[in-house]
Amino acid sequence: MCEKVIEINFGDSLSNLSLKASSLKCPPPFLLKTYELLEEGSEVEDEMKIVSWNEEGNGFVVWSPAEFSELILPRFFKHNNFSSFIRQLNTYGFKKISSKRWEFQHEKFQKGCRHMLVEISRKKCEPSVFPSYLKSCSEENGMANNSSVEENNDNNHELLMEENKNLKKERMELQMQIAECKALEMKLLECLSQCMDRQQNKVRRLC
Amino acid sequence: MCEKVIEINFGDSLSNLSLKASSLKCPPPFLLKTYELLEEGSEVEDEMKIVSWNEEGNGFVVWSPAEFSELILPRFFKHNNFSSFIRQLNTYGFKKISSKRWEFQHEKFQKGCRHMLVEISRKKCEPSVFPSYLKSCSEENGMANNSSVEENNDNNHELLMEENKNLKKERMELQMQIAECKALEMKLLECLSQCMDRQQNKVRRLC
DNA sequence: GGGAATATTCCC
DNA sequence: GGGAATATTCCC
Repeated sequence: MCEKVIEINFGDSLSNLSLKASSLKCPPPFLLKTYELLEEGSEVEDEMKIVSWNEEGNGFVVWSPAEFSELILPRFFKHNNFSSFIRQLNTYGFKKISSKRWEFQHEKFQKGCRHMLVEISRKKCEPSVFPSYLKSCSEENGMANNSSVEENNDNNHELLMEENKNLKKERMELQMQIAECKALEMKLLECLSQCMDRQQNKVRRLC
Repeated sequence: MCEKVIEINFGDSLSNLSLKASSLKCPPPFLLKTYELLEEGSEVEDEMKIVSWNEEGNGFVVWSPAEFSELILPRFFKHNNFSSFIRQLNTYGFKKISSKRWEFQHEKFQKGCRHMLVEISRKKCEPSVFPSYLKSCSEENGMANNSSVEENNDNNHELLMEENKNLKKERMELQMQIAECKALEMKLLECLSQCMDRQQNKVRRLC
């Protein structure tokens, strides 16, 4: 469906930067399929509508989740679960904007704007949340997670460099810890093995 | 389909150790489905066989990849691609054991041994402690030096953020590894302690 | 064969 | 709504 990404060297890093992740790439399959099922679904007469763009064209509505799941989803995706569809919407940053109906919105997902789809990307799972037993570790580095607002780039740049340096140091320390752990593991296994051997021998001798 | 894992405390860390990730769990869907399609496929007469256990029952053969992809795969999985099936086999550690036919084997995947499936698990991409770390460290240091030329601040900022994100992810993974190491250490210590207790008791009894 | 991105499922 | 495991795809 999509063509390969074409590499173009503009000999101009600014152009390259602004084109990054935009017009040369095709949108993720999920977004394209959702856009296409809306194009198709919006053509139906009102009474029969299962899914369509909303009035403003800046979002869409699933009018009948049951029919949507049974009839539409399997034609576009490899499943017929409404919840899996919702999970994907959330992954791509869509918001449910009504409590009364299944209406979703994303800034870059609008009627007639297929070209904007490439600007939408999956939310990546940031390692900010640690399991409880690691919490004390993560709290030491508490500053790190607050920086997501990023109002000031210059200032941020220095902070970032500092943080990266610290992270690398930390990485080295953690790697050392792991190496020590592994070494201890080996020793313990050796001990255990010896202990079991001795046990056998003593029993034999004493018998 | 599968019931929840039942936690059983054997009060004996040796048993616990040997039971690790085994009989209480249900097998991953992929393994169960593959096993089932083989049960079904092996009943067919020889001439018509598309897929079946091999003669020894310690592996299986896809006799006709084309028919297998078209007729069997979509009944058990959400696709009809032979290569996706192969990718899963590799993920679970199966080996292709013949260059003449599509024959695959896994130690714990045998005819009549459905109960052994739970012993098979997905290969996890665990970076082995020493060599890979040293390698990645040196590589990243190299990159850092190059980027210090700083031709483009914006670009650099993005690279830094990217690196920062990756470092945090790496940190979390390392912390997880350490947590696992510590847990194993505890188990081993417990084992050792029990083993030594038993040794003492037996000696005493025999004296 | 396997790394990595995306999709689907399961579960909190 | 989102974390995380498993499945599927894509690419080297």
